[in-house]
Amino acid sequence: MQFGERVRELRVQQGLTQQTVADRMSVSVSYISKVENGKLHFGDYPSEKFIHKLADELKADEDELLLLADKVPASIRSRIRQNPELFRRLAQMDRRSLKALEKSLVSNK
Amino acid sequence: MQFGERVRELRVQQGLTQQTVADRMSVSVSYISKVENGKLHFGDYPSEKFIHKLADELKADEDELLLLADKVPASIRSRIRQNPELFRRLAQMDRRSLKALEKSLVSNK
DNA sequence: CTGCATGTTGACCCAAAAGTGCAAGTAGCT
DNA sequence: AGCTACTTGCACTTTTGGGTCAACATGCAG
Repeated sequence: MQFGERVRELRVQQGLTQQTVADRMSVSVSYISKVENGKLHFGDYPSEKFIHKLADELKADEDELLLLADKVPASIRSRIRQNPELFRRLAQMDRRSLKALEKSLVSNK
Repeated sequence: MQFGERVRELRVQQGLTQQTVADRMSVSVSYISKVENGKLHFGDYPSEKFIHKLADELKADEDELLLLADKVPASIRSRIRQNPELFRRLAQMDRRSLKALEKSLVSNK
């Protein structure tokens, strides 16, 4: 799932038009359109500030959107800072091990 | 330990002057000074590109410096992208659980 | 005490990123 | 045909990041 797709999905789910969202966020419609279509002038995603406001407006999970936009949410960043060794280790693990770890965490939630 | 402190420490350990480092990196001395003192006009830390070069020049561990500068090293970022759910979950765990997890990972490395 | 080496700071500058806004177009509906 | 929602190119403005420069402190060797 791409960032823009998800944004559109959220917007449509709430029966909102681009115009409405644009107005509420006080940005231009064309910008919203470009965001949803991933056609920003440069860079693939809007700024974190924008995403923050957008998540608010669409009652969406900000971290989910940040992750889709390939940005690291503050919640995760602060964990990394507190525990760098753990995360460096995770970074070195292969995908299968990570998947396995995810499973084990989900089970004993 | 703060980013700037660590940079100074590394520089002094190698008997280098700010001027030397500045020259080698082809930036101005004043910039190096500000970096070490955390007095950048804006933002608290230099760019990732700068940190990369700096780590190189000071023969330091780039990821260590990145983490001190509250940035997420590419190695970790790419893992997050591949596995966002895992990392969201980790972000929600408390410190004790994370410590425990780290221990378990170290043991069955 | 002077003069050089080193480091610090504020004011300023420039380029790139982020977003604006129009105009002209597409597509579906009634 | 005409309305509504959306798309897209383009030129423009604003903001922010990353840096320089010049002037100032400070320590210390001769």
